[in-house]
Amino acid sequence: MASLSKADVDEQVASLLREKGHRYSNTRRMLVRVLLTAEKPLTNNQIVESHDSLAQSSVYRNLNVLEEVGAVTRIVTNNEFSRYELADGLTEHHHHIICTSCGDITDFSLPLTLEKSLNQSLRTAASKVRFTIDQHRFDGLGTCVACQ
Amino acid sequence: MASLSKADVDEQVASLLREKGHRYSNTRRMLVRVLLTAEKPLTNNQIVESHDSLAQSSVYRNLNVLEEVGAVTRIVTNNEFSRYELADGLTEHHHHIICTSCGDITDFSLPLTLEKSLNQSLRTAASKVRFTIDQHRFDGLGTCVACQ
DNA sequence: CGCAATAATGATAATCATTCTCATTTTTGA
DNA sequence: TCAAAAATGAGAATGATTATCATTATTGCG
Repeated sequence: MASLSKADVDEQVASLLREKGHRYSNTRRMLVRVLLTAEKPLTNNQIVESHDSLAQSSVYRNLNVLEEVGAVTRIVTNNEFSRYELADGLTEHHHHIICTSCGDITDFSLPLTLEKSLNQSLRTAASKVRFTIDQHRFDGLGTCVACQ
Repeated sequence: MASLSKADVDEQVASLLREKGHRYSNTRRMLVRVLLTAEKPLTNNQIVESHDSLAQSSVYRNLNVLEEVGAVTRIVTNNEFSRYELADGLTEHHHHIICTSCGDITDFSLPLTLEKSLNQSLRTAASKVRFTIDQHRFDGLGTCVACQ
């Protein structure tokens, strides 16, 4: 789901962090690399296990920091584990098909015209109830091959 | 968000429960009544506090049962509280605008044509990765008036 | 009717993903 | 080179949700 090079992503993330007084530490670089390489959103544990120099508490803490500055998006489905992916702007805008049984997630995209209509409808509805919209999500919920 | 009468909903829920060997107990009737009356998805605590004869553990347990039989949908946003609403089929299909700050949720609907296009795109994508789709969700994420 | 058998209840204990704490280490900028 | 500020990591704490289990309600059958 990468649309920018590793270098571009690094630069963007570094700038997002610096704007809020954070540093782009080695741990954070590692998280970004893992998420950039992954072809689907990962749980904290999946990330921790991908490198043996990552402490669980640091991964949680840093994913939160990265989420705060807008570099990472957290996906919550059921009440098991959260999953994390690089935020819109660092990857191509996309949507998810989620297995409600095992939590596995696959990415997909909508035609641009559909995406635009959706945005328009959403913004109209939001203004009526005086919400400010930051992002949207469109998820298909179902069962993956392994679980059915 | 009601599209059926209380009596119709009761009948549907009773049948959904019976199909799986569950009873439509007083507690469950009460939950359905509260959700049917509510104009937005409610947290467990909001439901518990709405009647003083509802035990917290029973509400959690029964919302799970109602979710299993397809009468109630659980909405998870951040990692605070889950919220619950009557499932599609018992209410009109709709979507949510969610405040990422306080968790408050407002309902809205999409034009039918858009809804159909969405479904079609989703199903096409799902079949490629061999997922079976049960439902979809389209949520706007942002900030409500109170929180901005 | 009684009367098992099965399900539901509710108070409380247990679970477990996530967050917090804090002493130590690293980085920054003057 | 040196404080000040930030990050780290191991372990403790938190808190929404789930599990336990003795008690109570409901069902269906003879």
